[in-house]
Amino acid sequence: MEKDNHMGVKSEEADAVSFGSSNGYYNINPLLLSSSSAFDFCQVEKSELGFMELLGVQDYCNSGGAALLDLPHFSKPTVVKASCDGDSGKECSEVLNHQHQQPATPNSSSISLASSEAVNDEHNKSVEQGVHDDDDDYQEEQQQKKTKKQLKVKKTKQKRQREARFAFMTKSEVDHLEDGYRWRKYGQKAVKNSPFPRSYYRCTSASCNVKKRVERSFTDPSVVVTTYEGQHTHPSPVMPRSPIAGSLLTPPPQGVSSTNFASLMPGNYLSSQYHHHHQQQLLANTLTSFGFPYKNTNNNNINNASFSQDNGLLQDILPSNMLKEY
DNA sequence: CGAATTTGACCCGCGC
DNA sequence: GCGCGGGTCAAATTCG
Repeated sequence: MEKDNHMGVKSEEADAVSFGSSNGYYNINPLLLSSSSAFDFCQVEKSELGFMELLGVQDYCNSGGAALLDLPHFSKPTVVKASCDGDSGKECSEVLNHQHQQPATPNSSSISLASSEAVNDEHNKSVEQGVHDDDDDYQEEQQQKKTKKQLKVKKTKQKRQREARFAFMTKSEVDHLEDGYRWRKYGQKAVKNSPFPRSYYRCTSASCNVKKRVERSFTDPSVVVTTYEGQHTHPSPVMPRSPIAGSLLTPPPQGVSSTNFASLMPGNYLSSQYHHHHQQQLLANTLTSFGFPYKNTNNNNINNASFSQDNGLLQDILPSNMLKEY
């Protein structure tokens, strides 16, 4: 199956990167939102960026919003949502500043939350008990398995506790969107009140503990919610299908398409070359409104000066050319 | 044949 | 304590 550039994605993942022009990539600026920090429909600000139109800002959860982007080239509007998990979601900027330093325990009501992260003590107990309990061979085996599992879980949770999340809503027919990284699916769960399952992915890179969850909105089945957790510790191993796509067809520096999240997702090392000053300003405003620290490449430190130092999640969301000089 | 996915089981926290 | 929902594991299976 080939690309269906004008009709959006078809079905397979292969098409995930074909949502757009002949080169397959349109990076959608998910951040062309009004500078409002409250994400209500009433605060929609329409804006056009030539290739797309911001349709609206969608309330997503307390700590985030979504931009509805209409891509004229596509049969479907594309929704991109940028949000962050935060303590309460009330003060996004505050949350993100925390996140920046030490990502707060996520608490995103819409995307689910990392609710079981600070449970290491309990895990330790369980592990110890599990090790010493049984005489039966089978049970021993099972306990050993459990022990191993719990140890892993413990490790996982120790790390997870510090990892921030970043979620996007994307209008796509494809669930698992190509983002430049390689992922291994490690689980799938049915979502309550939703006919669509949630899939769990982990970055395949050995030392990288980034995870992502992908689920389809039951209220709008065309919307895919992708939640990233953690940050990549390595460059993207998978370049866009078209090497030039990311650079030539990605208008906004903050852009990401429904099919190419690379420049938005945490740990992104891909870069796009497109840069417009006003867009940067928009981005800055938007990021700021989201509470994202943003450092302009034109030496405009719009927000957090530590942005360039720290590897906060949002830092990675921006293309590298937004973080460095070009 | 190795890598990736599927899927049932398991664990945990939380609410009742 | 129990049930539920979210998250993870890992054996089995499928895929390339």
